[in-house]
Amino acid sequence: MKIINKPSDNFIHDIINADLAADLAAGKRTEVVTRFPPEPNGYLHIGHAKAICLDFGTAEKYNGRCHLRFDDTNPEAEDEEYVQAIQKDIKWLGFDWGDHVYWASNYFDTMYEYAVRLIKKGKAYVCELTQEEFKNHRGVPTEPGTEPPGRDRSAEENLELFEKMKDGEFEDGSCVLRARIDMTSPNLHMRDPALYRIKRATHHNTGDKWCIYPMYDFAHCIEDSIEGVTHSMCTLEFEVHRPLYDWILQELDVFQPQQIEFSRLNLTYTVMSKRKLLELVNEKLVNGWDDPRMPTLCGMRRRGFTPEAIRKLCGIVGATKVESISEVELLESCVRDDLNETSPRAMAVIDPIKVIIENYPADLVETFDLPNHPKKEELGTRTVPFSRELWIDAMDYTDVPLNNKYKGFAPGREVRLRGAYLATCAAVEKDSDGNVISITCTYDPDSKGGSAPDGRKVKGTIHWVSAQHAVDAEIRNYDRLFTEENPLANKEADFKDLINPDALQITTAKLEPGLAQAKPGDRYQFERVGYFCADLDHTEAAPIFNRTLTLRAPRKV
RNA sequence: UGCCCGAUAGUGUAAUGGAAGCACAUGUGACUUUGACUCAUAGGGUCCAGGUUCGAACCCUGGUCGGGCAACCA
Repeated sequence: MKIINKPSDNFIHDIINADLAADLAAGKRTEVVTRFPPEPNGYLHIGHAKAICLDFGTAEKYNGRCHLRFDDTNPEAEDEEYVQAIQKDIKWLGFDWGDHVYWASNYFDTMYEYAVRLIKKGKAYVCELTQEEFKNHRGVPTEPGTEPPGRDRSAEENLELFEKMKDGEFEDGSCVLRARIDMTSPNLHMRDPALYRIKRATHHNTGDKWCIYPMYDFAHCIEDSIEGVTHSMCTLEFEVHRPLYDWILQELDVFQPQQIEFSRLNLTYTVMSKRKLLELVNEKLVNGWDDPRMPTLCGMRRRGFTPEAIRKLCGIVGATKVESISEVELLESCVRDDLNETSPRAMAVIDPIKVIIENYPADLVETFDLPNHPKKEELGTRTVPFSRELWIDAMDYTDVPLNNKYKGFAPGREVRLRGAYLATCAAVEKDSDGNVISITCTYDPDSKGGSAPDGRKVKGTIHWVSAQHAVDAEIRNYDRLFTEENPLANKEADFKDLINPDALQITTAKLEPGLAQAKPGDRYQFERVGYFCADLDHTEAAPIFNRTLTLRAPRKV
C-alpha cells in the first residue's frame, strides 16, 4: 500500500508527507516508525492519551509501526507497578504495540559504548565539580558561561575516569560525564550538559549491574536511533533539547530520527502534571490514582468514560504548537455522544419520595418489558416490575409548577409513569416542616403502556421504581475536581485549595431491580438523570454506581 | 534584560497567496413516552502597525502579548 500522499491531519503529518516524498525522490526506503516512551514512574493521564493517539495513530496512518518504550533511566523514580498500569491503559485506549515493547535499560551497554566513543573524540569529559560549582560555570541565560576545570583533560584520562565511574570507584554525586559542547551557547542545554551520573540504585530491570545511569538527553536520542524511529514526537518543553538531541547523534554518526514537538493537552477544571496529581494522591485529597475525579486514564475508566470518547477528543484537539486549554465540555460532549449511542437505559430514583396508587390492587405486581434503548431495538428489552407503591424523584413533585416546562406531579396533574400508566396526583402528605412524605394518586387502568385510548396528551413522563422491588444502591456523584477553570492560574495560591468540595457527593438511591446484576464497569443511562457505571467495588449485595456525567442541560425548575 | 516557540469566534481547530469554515459552548424554535437524542436557526473571529502583491490569516519588517529554557528528573 502506498504510504505517501496521505491527507494531512496536522503539521506533523505535513512534515512526514514531505519527508516521505523526499525519500521517495531520493530512491530511499519510505517508512514511518514512531514510539511512545513513558517513564514508568506514574500513571498515564489524558494528556498522555493525546501523545498515544498521535504516536500510534500516525504509525497506523502510514502503515508503519509504533514502539512502546519504557524510558527507565532513573531507577529511583521507577516501579514495576507503573509498567503494568501503563500497558493496561494503552490497551484500554485501543492501541497495540504488537511485539514492539522495548526498554531503555536494554540499551545500557550500547549507551556506554557510545559514551566511550564521544570521550575518544574529545566530545565528552568527566567533570568533578559539584552541582553547585557547575551551576556557577554554566552561568545565566543572559551571560555566557565559563569553562570548568578539567574540561581539556586528555581522552585517555577521561576514559580511565569514566571506567572508574562505571566500576563504582567514586561516590554518588562526586562526578558526572559531560558533553563537551559550548559553555557560551545561548541555549543552556548546550553548555556541557551531563550525560551520565553516578547513582547506586537497584534497577528494576538491570538490578545492580550499573551504578551509573544515562541522563534523558543522552539516552533518548540513542534509544530512538537504535530502534530506527523516523519521527520522534514529544511535547513542547523539549524544543530546546532538540539541538542536543541532534548534536549527540551527529557526533556518534548514527541514524538520526527527527524530533517534532507539539503542545500538551490541557483541560479546564483539572491539572495535568504527574507531580501535582501525585500530590493529590499522597495528601489523600483523592482516593488514589484511579479516583474517578482524576484525569488519569484509570480514573476516567472507573468514572465510566469510554476509550472511544477519549480518542475522539484527541482527534478533535489535534496537534499544534499552540499552548492551549481545551474546555472540559468538549470531552464531556465526546463522552455523552458515545454513551448515548451505547448505553442501555434504566430507571433509578436518586432522591426518592413515595407514591401510593390508591386504585391499584395492593397485591398485584405487573411487569413491563421496556426497551433498553429508545432508538436501538437491537439492544433488546428488560423486565421491570410495577406495583401499588412506587418511588419517584423528589424533583417530580411540586405544589405549584413554576413554568410550563415542568414535567412532574402537582395536585390534580396527570403525568405518565414511563412505560407503565398515566396517573393523576390526588393528594400529598407532608411532615410538620412541610417536607413531602408521600403522594397519593390514581391511575388510569386503560392507559397500560403509557398511552390513553382517548388519545389525550400529558405534559410529562417521569421515571419510577417499584418500592417493594427497589434495590438500594450507593451513588457516587462525581463532578469537576476544581472550582477554577485553570487551578494553576494564580501562581501565588496553592492549587490544592481550589479543590471542589462537591466533586464527590455520596447518596443512596432506589434502582430498578435488574441493576443489581450489573458487573463492575457496566455503563447505563439512568433516564432523565445521567450516565452511570457500576463501580469497581460494586457487588449484587452492595450495589455502587458512579455518576459519569449528568445528561446535558441541567434542569431549570 | 539572552535564546527558543507561539498568536484565527468564549474554547479547540481548518483554510499552506484566491469566497475565513468546522466542532464544542451559548441563544431561539421544532420534535419527543428521557427537560436526553435528533433537526432547524442565530450571534460571534484572523493581536497591532507598516510593507510586498491584482489579491495576505498565510510572505517581509517592526512592535505587543503569552509560553518554555539555567536537575547529577523525564
